[in-house]
Amino acid sequence: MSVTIKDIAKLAGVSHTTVSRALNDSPLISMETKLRIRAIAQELNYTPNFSAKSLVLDRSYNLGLFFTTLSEGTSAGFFYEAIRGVNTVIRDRYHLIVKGIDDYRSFQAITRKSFDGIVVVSQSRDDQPFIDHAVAAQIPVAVLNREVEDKGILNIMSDEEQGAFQAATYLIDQGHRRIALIEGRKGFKSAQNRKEGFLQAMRQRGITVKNEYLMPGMYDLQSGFISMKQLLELAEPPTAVFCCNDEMALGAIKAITDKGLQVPKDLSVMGFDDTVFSAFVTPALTTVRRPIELIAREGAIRLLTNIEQKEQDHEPVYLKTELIIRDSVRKIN
Amino acid sequence: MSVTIKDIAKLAGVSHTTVSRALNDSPLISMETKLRIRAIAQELNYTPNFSAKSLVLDRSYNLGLFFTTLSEGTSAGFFYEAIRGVNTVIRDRYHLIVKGIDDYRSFQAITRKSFDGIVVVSQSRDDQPFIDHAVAAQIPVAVLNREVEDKGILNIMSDEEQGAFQAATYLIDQGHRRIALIEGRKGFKSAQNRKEGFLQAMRQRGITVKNEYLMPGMYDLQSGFISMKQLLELAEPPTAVFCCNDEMALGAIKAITDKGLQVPKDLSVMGFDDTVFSAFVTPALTTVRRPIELIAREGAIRLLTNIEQKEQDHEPVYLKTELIIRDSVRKIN
DNA sequence: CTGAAAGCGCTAACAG
DNA sequence: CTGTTAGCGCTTTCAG
Repeated sequence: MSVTIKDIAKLAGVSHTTVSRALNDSPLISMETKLRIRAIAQELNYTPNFSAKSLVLDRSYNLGLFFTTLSEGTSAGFFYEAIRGVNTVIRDRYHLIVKGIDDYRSFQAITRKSFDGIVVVSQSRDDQPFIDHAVAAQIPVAVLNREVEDKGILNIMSDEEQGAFQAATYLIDQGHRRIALIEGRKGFKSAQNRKEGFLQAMRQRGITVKNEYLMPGMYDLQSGFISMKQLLELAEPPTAVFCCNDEMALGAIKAITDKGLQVPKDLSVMGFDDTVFSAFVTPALTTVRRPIELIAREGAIRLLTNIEQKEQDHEPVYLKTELIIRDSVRKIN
Repeated sequence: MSVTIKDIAKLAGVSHTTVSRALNDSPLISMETKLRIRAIAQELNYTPNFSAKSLVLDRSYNLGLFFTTLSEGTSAGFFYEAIRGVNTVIRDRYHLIVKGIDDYRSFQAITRKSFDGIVVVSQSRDDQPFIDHAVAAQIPVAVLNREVEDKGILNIMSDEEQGAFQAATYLIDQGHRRIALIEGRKGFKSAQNRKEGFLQAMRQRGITVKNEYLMPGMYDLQSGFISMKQLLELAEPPTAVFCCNDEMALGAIKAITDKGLQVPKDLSVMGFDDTVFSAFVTPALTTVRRPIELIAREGAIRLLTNIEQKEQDHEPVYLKTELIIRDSVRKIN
């Protein structure tokens, strides 16, 4: 089988304890023997058995990255950036385990023994039972992207309400008054926040939003397309539409051009997220950037210090969104 | 601490050995005691300690999913589909560990002890040392997406050459003769295959491709944009462009419209991959679908039977690509 | 059908 | 500074 510390011990003429200590750089061992033992380990191509370490140290070297779901409602870009963000900080220090919360029928297997820490990229308040379970199981948790009531757990997100407020204000500043909203997926907190920011901007500027301008959406292309189509059939269609994410904005643009109209000449469209392709579609999308990768990185960093130093500093962190002005909105008189 | 089989044993008045057997459904135990023990386990909310199991069973319950890189050159959609594909088959039977090969400076830690199996989504022949290492370490491996010489290891991919051939043939059938190519990222086998399929179609139809029609690319939007810009400055620009992936095709379309021209009226564009947004951009992209999710699923299934039943059936599998006709190519006389 | 004992590879008192 | 011993939680002979 593979080589163990006992093999090394035999060759070095010491006890396996000494080998263990030498390899873990214990101050109890003389430099001389340390070097000798390490040389032998190197030679034999020794790799520690992590199962054994885990068993005795009570650490798994696993870091969980959980999404609400891997099946639907999670955009590919979002997913990608989150994984990248976390991965750049853990590199090969931990195993990054990616899962959908809905992969589990029972959370029994989610224990402190199998996860040293968990990052939850939360898109829905349906995730709460999972988060509660993790906390109850004493696993250090960082919740990203969605605000969570429970004070005392790491919580990093972007200020989405402010982002939507920023977007809506921009549309108003461009002279628009008949502004429609295509909402995010029902039950997602982000959908609610964005809608709130939008409405707040309208209220602040004294603009009343007709009920028929408030359209449902699912965060996917399809739903943006369908809702836009309906808006176009209104007796008095809007002059601008704020879509709660970029994918729906693309769907909306498609619906508009299908009808023989042009963006932004006949109708202005805004998105939210600034996904990778948003800059390259035609017209390039005016949108709001949510710093997912940054959020993920920040969350991972804090979680690790938490795990490794047992710290407990837990103020919610809001990272700022940024207005990205491109070509899909035009100024009207 | 958490509950162990010994706790259960005590409560049930049996030895921990019996508990272990009962929980693992050993035929040596009477139905009666099995039921009794399981009830108690349930009651105590027992979860096995996987580190301990791993140590004695010599299995880690980890399945590695390795990409060439998580940093660049991997499109978000590709990534997403691959993870989904694998995840749907493993669910909670294994831990899915997602990593970039370039996260590792040394492959020392990649051992049979820490991975029961590895899926490599390979995009470059630079992955070969990693694959060789895994094979040498006796880890069951499935290589997806790229053909691999080593017979005897699982290998699933799409037939990209055929896909590109299909695409090019389609362009020719639509009457195009001045056809340009924007290539994929250098060093990626897929880039080579797609180019080959393209050239073969040209050869078969007796069309010579000017050197100035062969443009470099990096599989990202930027490079599609730049290369297209250059093509437009040619004395005799092409009437159609085949881009080696959809992202570059979007970049190309952007370059064309920036110049005041229209797709497909003035110039036809084809992509490759059929990423999620391809259907919704304007014009909707004519492209070739590569069944990544299917490939990933198929790879995972075969890998698992391999792990669990020690089978050894290893013919390379090619899954068919599909021509997706939309609106970005027009017929010319 | 059940139990006693050994051991997987490693770390951590405790004793020198 | 080094070694002896025990034990993490589990499975697996081997004996009843």
